[in-house]
Amino acid sequence: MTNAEVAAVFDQIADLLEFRGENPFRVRAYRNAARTIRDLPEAVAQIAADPQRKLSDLEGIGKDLAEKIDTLLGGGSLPMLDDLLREVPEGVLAIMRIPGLGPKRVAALHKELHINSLEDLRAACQSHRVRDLHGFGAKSEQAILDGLDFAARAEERVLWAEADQLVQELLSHMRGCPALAEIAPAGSYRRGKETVGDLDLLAVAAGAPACGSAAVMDYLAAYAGLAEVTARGQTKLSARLVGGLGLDLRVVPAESFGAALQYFTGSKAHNIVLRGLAKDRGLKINEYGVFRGATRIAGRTEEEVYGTLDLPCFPPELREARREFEWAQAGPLPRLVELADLCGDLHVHSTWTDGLASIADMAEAAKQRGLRYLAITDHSKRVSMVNGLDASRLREQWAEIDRLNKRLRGITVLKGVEVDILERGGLDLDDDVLAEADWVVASIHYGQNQSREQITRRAIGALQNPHVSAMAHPTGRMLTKRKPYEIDLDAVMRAARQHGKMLELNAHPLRLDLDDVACAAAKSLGIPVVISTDSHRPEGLAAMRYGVLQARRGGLTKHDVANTRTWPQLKKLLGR
DNA sequence: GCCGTTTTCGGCCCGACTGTTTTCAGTCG
Repeated sequence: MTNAEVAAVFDQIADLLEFRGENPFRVRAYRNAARTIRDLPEAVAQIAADPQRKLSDLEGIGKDLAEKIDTLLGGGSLPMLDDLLREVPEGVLAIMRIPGLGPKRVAALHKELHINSLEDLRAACQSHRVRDLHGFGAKSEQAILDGLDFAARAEERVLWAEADQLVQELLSHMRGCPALAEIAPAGSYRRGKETVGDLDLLAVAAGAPACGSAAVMDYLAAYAGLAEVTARGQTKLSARLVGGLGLDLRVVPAESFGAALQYFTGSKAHNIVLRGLAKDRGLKINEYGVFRGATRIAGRTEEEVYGTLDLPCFPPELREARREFEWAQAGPLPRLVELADLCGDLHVHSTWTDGLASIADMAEAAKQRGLRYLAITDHSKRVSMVNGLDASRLREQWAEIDRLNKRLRGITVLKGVEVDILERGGLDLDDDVLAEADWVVASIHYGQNQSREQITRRAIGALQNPHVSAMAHPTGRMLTKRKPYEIDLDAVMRAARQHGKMLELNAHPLRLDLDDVACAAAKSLGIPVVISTDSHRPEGLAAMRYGVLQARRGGLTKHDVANTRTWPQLKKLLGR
């Protein structure tokens, strides 16, 4: 059983317990455990199998949950989960995902009106049976119907790159507001999560607080990209953008801006830890500041807020309550990799296969971006749809690269290839031609539906080849579109370490695999990560920033990312 | 359900907004 599967069981238990109205802290314990296991840099099964180690040493895992993990790993079922599933009708969990319906109200709907599914709920609202329930009314009924429609149509998150576009447009609109003194995005967008579920904006109004904040909200409400305002109070406005994405705006006093930014950036888990630490010191942190008794002692900036607890101002990408507090305690935080640290791009395509620009144009664009080397890695022949290269065409391409390098200044084009890992195992090109390449990435495009064993064996086989430099997009996922293929990434990483190979973090906004957790795992194993754009046109090179953001979330420093080195240094790292 | 040199019991982050309430519960982030 994989970490994700164990975590999913605990999350499901948390949902079910919540519906039953159990102690909320017990519910949280299951959610924390799910998060811990999902974020683990190695397989939980490996820890369980190691007699030297104990599952209960993991954060948030005690005796009870350790036993449950053992049961799950042993292939057993959890009697507790079976009981819960028997007791809680299938379908009520879906109801709890409708905005405004939590465990209490869903339980009331279930108990009083025998509502067990989204269909039941719609019918009950339409026949006005819901409004007669205690605690419900006509407005609740309508809100539920709206929520049902919305749940059917949306629910999905948007890519960080798309969110970035929306945020930039919103900020540019808001900067025209005369009543605005300051504005900043917060939430998962600011933390750089690969997908974003809603947008959070934080503002300070100029002038008198009360009328200022009303003016700021009015200005946002007039934004053309806004579909509807769903809630509005003195300091907070909630809305939905035309595309369906939710948006929250909070207006705070200037002296609270840092505290509010810290608070609304989250993550929730990070904030819970932070407030716990504050409490230990007799302090209270809320979105208005840090308080000792009734006295505010910090709040203008985030540095100030963290400073009251002798903590560094964590980069937002690290605020997930994983290792950051531990790191801060041990000394200075790692200096995370930055876009400017990157010296080269090691996965791009050209018109030789499915790229849209010549090698020369790609090289020029890379140079403009300040890169010093660029590996052309067109597809191998198995990818026939895009006219993938056989050995002879590949050598022709490399001859062109040799000629090009003679006249290029300031950038070196590397002779590379993206060789396919074949369905039956083995690589799509022979060793003799691979041996002539500067840089070889191996990747899986076909046979993605194979079993975990098959795919993992193929990947490990590729990493055993002496000419392969790195494995590209190691999970094959397409965010919001396609699940990763079944691959034992732990086994792949162990193989990469054993054979001295690198792993790619594909910077394309749809891919971004390795994900942050996998990046952290690679780091802990000492496997160099290569951030590459996989771009098919000059503008695609701009995707590097998305990859850097993901790497930062994984805690990677310049040292952990191979292509922050010069090409000669990188070659040395490869043992060539 | 977890956790702990102030604790093995009694804590576990904190406030805004809504709707249905006559003072607050539920939900959300």
